[in-house]
Amino acid sequence: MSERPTLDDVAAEADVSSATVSRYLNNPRVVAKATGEIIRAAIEKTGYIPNLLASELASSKSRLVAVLTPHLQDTIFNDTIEAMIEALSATGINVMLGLTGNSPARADELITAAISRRADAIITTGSITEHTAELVRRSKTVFIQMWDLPEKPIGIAVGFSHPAVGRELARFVAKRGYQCPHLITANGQRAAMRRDAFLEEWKLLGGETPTEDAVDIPSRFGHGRGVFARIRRLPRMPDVVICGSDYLAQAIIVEAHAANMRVPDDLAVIGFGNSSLAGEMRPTITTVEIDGRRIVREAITAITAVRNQTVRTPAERIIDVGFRLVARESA
Amino acid sequence: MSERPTLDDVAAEADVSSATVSRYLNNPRVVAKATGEIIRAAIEKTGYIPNLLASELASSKSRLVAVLTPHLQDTIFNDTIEAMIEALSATGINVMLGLTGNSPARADELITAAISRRADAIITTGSITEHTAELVRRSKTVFIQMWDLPEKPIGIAVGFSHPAVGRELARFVAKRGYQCPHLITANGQRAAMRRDAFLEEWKLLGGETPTEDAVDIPSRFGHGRGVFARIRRLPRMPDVVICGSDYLAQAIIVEAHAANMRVPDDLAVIGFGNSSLAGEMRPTITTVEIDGRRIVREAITAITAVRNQTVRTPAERIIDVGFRLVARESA
DNA sequence: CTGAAAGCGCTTACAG
DNA sequence: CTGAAAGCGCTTACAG
Repeated sequence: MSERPTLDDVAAEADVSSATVSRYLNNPRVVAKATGEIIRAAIEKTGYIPNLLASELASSKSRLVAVLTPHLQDTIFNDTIEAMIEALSATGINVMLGLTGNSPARADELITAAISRRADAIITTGSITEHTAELVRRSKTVFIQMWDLPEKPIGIAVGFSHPAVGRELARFVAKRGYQCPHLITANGQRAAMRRDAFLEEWKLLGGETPTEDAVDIPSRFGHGRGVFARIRRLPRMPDVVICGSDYLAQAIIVEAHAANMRVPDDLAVIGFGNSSLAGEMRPTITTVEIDGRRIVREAITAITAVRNQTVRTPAERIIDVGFRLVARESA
Repeated sequence: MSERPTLDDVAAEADVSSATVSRYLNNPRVVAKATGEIIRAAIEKTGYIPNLLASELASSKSRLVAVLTPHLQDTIFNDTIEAMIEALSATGINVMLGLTGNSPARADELITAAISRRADAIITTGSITEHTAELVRRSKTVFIQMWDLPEKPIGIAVGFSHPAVGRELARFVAKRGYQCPHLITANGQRAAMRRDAFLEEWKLLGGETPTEDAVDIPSRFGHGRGVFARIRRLPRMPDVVICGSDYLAQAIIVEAHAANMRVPDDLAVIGFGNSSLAGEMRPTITTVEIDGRRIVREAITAITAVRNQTVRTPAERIIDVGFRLVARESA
C-alpha cells in the first residue's frame, strides 16, 4: 500500500476492478451488497481518500461553488455569506471564497479561477466587467448575483431594489416628522442608488436638501468618531442620521451618548441590514431588514436544480426578495 | 473552436504542440519569444481558460489552500482569517473556506475534502480528532494550526499561550486594585484555558474566588443583555468584568450605560482580541491584542517554503507570537 | 452486477 | 527551443 492509495490499490485489495470501486463510491446501490462490504473493508484498510481532482476531471462534475464578496467583516451581507457557506456545505459542496475588495480586476481574476476549477456555480455580491461576463456566459457556469436587481442579469439575480429602499426611508423619515436628515453613504453603486432615490423622494415630499457625508466601506465602528465630529460641525444640526449600516448606526449612537445627546430625542439614527446587534443595542436600532435566508434559499435551489440536471442552462431571471423597514427605538 | 476550448484547440490554432502551449503557460521563458506571441494570440482568439483540475492532476501541484474556522462572524479571529485569505490570494492561491462550527465531525469532513482536492495546505483555528490527524499526516499536507500552542502539534502551530493570557489578566486586575472580578467565559477549550489560568493566578495573588458566567460562541452583542442582567442579580456586584471578546465587552458597556452605571468607575470591563472597535468605543476598551498579521505571515512563509520545494515535509514546530495587554479607558 | 478500455485535459521526462 | 507519448487518478458507455 503506497503513500497515497489510489482507486487501483483499493481494487487490488478487494480483488475487483477499479470500475466497481468507483461505482461503489458514487452509486453504491448498483453494486452487489457482498461486493460492497469487501470494498468498504478495503477502503478502510488502505486508508483511501478519493482524488477529487481526478474524479471531477473525468466526470466533468464539480462539487465546488465559488462565493465572492468584497470583505469578510464589517460588511452588510456577512450574515448572508455565512448562511450561504453553511447551506452549501450541508449539501456536500465545498466553497471557494474570494475577497474582491471592491476591485473589479480582483473579481475578474477570481471568477476566472472559479471557471478554471470548473466550479458548479459562482455566487457574487459584487459587480463584474463585461469581459468577464462573457467568460461566464461561455463557460455556462451557473452565475448568481446577490443583493441587487441588475437590469440585465448575467444569470440569476436574487436581491432587492435599492432605490425602493431609499424611497421608503425618505417616506419613513417624513412621516416621523423629521426635517433635517443627514445621509451617510458608503461608497459603491448600491449605496449610491439608495441615496439618490432617497434624495429624489425627499424632494418630492417637499423636504429641504439634506446634508451628506461619505465613508469608505467596510464601514463599521471605525468611522463613527470622524463622522460624528463632522456632524457636529454642520451649520445646522440634523435631527436624524441615516446610516449605510447598522454598525455605523451603532457607532453614531455611542458617540451621541458620549456627547451627552439622547437618541432619538436629540438625534435619531437609522441603520441598514438588521444585523443582530440592531435589536440588542440601547436604544434598539431602526433599520432595514433584508431576508438573507430567502436569498440563500433561492440561490441553493437554483444550484441544485442545475446539478440534478433539472435544468440545463438556467434562464436569466430576477428574484426580488424585498425588504422591510423595522421601526425600533432609535428613530 | 468548441464551447470550452482546450489546450489542444489553442495548439491547433497556433500550429504548435500542446506541450509548447503548456510550457508557455507555466514557464514562458523556455518558449521562444516569437512562438510565445503566436500562442498568446491563439489563446486570446479561442478564449481559452485552462482547466485547473487537469493541470493539478497532471502536475500533482495544487494552488488551493483550505482555511477552516468555527464561524465567520462574531468571532475573535475574524481579522486574521480575512488577512489570511487576502495574503493567500495575493500569491495566486485560491482558498477553500470551511466553517466547522465547533463540530469536530464537520472539521473532519472538511479536512478530508481538502485532502481530496489535494490542497497545498490546511490552515485551521479549531481542533481535530486523532483519526483525522492521522489522515493529515499520511497525506503529507502542510498543516497549520493557528491561535493555539498545542503540546504536540500535527504540523506547524502559530499561536500564543492561552494560560499566559489568563495569568497576565489576573495580575493586571490585581494591580489595578480590583477586588471582585467577574469572568465571562465562552465555550471552547481555549477560553477554558484562559479562565483556569486566571483563577489559579488570582488565587495565588490572594483574591477571593471570582463569580463566573458562561456564554455560547459566537459571542457578540447578543449575549450582552442576558449576561448583564445576571450580573445585576449577583449577591455582590463585581467591580470588573473580564469578557471573552471585545464584542461582548462592548455590549456590557452599552448595558452598563443603559443602567446608568459608569465605566470604569462603577464597573470596569476588559475585552479580548483588540478588534478595531476596542479602540473606538466610548470608553475605549482595555483588551488583549494578538498579532494576527504575524500569524498570517508565519503561515504564508511556511506554505510558500513548501511550494518552492525548499522544504519537503515541514518539521513539526511551534511558533509563539505572544500577546499584549492593551490598557485603555474601560479598566 | 461487473470488467476492459477509452477518455477527461493537462504536465513532463525523454529525445532531438 | 519543440514534439511525441506516457501518465496523473478517476468515470462511464459498452459488453457481457
